[in-house]
Amino acid sequence: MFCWITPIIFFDLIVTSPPYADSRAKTYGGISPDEYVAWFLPKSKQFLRVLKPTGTFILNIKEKVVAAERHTYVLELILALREQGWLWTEEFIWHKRNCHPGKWPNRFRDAWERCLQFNKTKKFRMFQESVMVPMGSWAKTRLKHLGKNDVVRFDSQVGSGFGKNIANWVGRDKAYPSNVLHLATETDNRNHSATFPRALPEWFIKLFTQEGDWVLDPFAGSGTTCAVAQRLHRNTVGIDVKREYVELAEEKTRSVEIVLLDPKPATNKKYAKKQTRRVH
Amino acid sequence: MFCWITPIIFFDLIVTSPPYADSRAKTYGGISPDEYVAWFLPKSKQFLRVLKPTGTFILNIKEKVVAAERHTYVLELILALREQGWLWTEEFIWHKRNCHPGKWPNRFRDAWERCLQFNKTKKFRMFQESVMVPMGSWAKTRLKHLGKNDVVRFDSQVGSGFGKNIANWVGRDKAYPSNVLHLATETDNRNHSATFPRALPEWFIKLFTQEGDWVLDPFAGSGTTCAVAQRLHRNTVGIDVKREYVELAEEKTRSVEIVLLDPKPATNKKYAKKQTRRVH
DNA sequence: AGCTCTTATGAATCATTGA
DNA sequence: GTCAATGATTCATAAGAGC
Repeated sequence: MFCWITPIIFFDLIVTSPPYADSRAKTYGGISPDEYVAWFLPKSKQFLRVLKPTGTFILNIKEKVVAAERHTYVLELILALREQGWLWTEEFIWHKRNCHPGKWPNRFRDAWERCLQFNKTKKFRMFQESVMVPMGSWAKTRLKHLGKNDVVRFDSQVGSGFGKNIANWVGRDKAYPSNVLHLATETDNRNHSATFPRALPEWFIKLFTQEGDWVLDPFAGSGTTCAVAQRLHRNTVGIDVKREYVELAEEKTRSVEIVLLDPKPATNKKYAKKQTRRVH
Repeated sequence: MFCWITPIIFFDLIVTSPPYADSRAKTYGGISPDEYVAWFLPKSKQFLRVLKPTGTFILNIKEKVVAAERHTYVLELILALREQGWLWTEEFIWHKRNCHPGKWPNRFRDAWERCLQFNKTKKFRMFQESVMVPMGSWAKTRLKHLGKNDVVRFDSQVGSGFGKNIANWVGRDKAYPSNVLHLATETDNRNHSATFPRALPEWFIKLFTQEGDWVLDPFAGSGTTCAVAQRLHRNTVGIDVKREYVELAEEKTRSVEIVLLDPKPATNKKYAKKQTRRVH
């Protein structure tokens, strides 16, 4: 049931939601905010190694409030990752529509998280058509009623710019999204503490990979990313230090390779050799 | 018409949208991204001086793309402002629903900007009730004009998720805000290039000040902040280096004190003494 | 007045061209 | 070669016109 694997450079996408600082203390040991960057960098160094040159690394994270202030470890992590060789390509905003309720004297509900995009090179793969959203009805209506007037206008307004647009929109019912994602959190994560909606990894998997590509979630948790990737016909590898999560993930997935790291391994710095467990 | 003023510590709120790096080059000289922090810090040092201990400083800013990467000057600015003594209390997201169009091979449209909240102490003034009523005039307007088409349109936009909120607001007096603001940019047709929607400063003015309080916009531009503050019965001071903007702001406001700095002053580091122009 | 339809345009970004 | 200027791309909104 246990075997050795030697990772090679083959991942097209790494998408993960690592434990946030001081949160999930009981499961991950509770990394303090001040130590977070130092804790993360050795791991991201390995991500850099196993990611294809055209691949993408998506990091879902949000800084917590410490002493009434937003802590700066995420900012420092971004700067440190650039030092490590990553390109900070983009920052997507995940707007949580149904964020945690509550009221505080000098703070509102936190309704967003960062989805940081890092790349190895400027020429990374991206499949924008895969995540197009339905267009606003104004355009649909416009196109539906696109009669002689519009055609005439287009013909008469050569070079005006707007007529040209109409022409481009004909037969199109979808538009490209922006870098703000509106997704609701899910509550059906039974035992895993992090609420990671399926739609979030799904969006990035569709955007940055094709069928048959390889997707890695190095903080697999309950295996949401792996399950979603599998459903989208991508190959996946999930890693987690907690056996419970691996077993939880087994229920969700079939034939997914779940790597179980020894929580306190003597030689875990040797990434090429580690204790693994093959499921099924 | 010109006079000397000696600023004292009396501002309850500083809310501003400074020129972004490399933008508004023709009007502000186009600060390069690499120089931005050094350019900003002397100014924020004065903000720190003239802000009440219980006051708030709101900074609307967004980093630009340089060489296919997000530039890090905003991150560095946050860290530098903390070094200067500011508390980084919160980061609000301004979601621009009508962001600039365009399509690029490996990037989506940029639909959000940062509204960074800084304070001098943990005990700052905040009036949450003021923004709990229909979330500002933008929501009122939307609800007022909410016809059948709007409902259909918003419901049909899968990617936005905005329709649900709209529907929830109908018939409800109060909505609990989060730290994500949904505001559209305004086209003012004026000469000022930055589109700073009135609802943005309005929201923060309501949240952090009461009637009679003092509001400062050190990059006043066309004076939107001052005009809004005035309408809300707050005292305002606007500062800008461009005389045209001061004159533009005069049309918008009455009895607002607009400070016109010499564009290339010999002793502009002496903040306490500067050439000013009193309007009316 | 309320609804539909029309139109301009915005802190954008990238590839290309020209100095 | 490096840097600056130009063109192409494209969607949500407000304001205005028309019924």
